[in-house]
Amino acid sequence: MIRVLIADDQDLVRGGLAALLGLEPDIEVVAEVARGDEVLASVAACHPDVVLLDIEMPGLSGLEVAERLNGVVRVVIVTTFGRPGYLRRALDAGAAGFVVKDAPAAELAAAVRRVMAGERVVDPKLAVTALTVGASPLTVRECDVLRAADGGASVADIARSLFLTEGTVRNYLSSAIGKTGARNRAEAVSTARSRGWL
Amino acid sequence: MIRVLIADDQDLVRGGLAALLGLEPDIEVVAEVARGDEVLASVAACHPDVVLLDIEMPGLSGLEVAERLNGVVRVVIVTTFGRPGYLRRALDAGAAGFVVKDAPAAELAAAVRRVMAGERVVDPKLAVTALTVGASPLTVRECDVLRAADGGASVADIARSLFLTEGTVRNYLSSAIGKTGARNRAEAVSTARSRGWL
DNA sequence: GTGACGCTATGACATTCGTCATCCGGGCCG
DNA sequence: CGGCCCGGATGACGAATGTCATAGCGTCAC
Repeated sequence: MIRVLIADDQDLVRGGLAALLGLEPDIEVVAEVARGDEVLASVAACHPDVVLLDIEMPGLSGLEVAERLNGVVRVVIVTTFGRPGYLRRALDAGAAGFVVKDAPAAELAAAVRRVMAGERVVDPKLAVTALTVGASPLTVRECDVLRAADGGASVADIARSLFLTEGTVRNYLSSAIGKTGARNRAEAVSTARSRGWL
Repeated sequence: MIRVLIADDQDLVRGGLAALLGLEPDIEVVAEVARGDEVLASVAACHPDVVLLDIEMPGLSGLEVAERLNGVVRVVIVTTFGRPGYLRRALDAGAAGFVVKDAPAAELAAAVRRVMAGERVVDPKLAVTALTVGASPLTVRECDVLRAADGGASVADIARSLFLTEGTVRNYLSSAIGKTGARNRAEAVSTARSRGWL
């Protein structure tokens, strides 16, 4: 019996995944949590063999949780977005598996079993794009500024929220725009996000 | 036995919902489709009593499908985003139910049963915000321009893609910015989107 | 210990954006 | 029939944005 913990902030999805895995004779869902910052306690309490983590959760992101869980249990990232940067960061964080939510439903149980057997499970197509796109060229601050720029904040807003000078913010934006190959701020945010660099 | 069809583009989620409903003794999932434009044919072939529709799907959006299905079968919109505008448009399109994906898993089966019994099922909290936020003040063209502006397109880009003059695009953007209470293009896109006006 | 690089900052400049006034033509409603 | 609003357009103006050169400071690697 493989003991599985599921972390996903959407109740319906989480329940669905649990129901799906519950159909498998050799898999048992021993816990469900809705927030990233609840995972560690639940792992300590329930001793699962495999942990399924969504990336976008309140509290802690699945990637951050994966880092903290590195070595403790096997982690499979289950995410909506097959972004190359996410895959890279997941592997860096010690995740054993990476499954996108538009993969065939049967693949999830298969991934759990293979991870349990000590294998690494990664969508091969995604692995290729992750390699071709490459690692993020953005510095920490450039990321910060791009994140702050999302939603249409002005330079002044960003400067205030990061305690920087407006000129400095403009510089970071300019260099981020250059590195992403974009032609303006919004495009830079959009492409950086789509590659999982934020 | 209530016959249900599920339309959602993410395999895992769709499979999960199917597994979840499959656990109910009085519900039978008779078909699953991944694209909006496959729903109508599948409905004709399988004669479901209730259709669950995700909004964001390739082909046709769940809202468009709901319109075309109005009067044929009972429709429940199942979506990630509890946006007021989505709810409004869903009801306008004749949907009988509106469930957000972070609702408790038990609620889905309950919603299916109540819709089957002829009731309307709507998250009451969401209904309130839908009323307070009000209908979209944006004209069709303003919506088009905002959609085209998403992702960081320049005025020139938008003008080309919509076959308009740059000046006209600027005017629409300006009025959309005014109506959304935003301070620039990106903010306008962001708030319009979050209210389900796009 | 000396580059290389990242973080912060300044100032100047050209370009793009957002706003406003104004215009025309076509529906639609009272 | 006469407003009134929407789609479309022009031109002008000020404000915000993006670019570039330059510079000081800290840290890390070689």
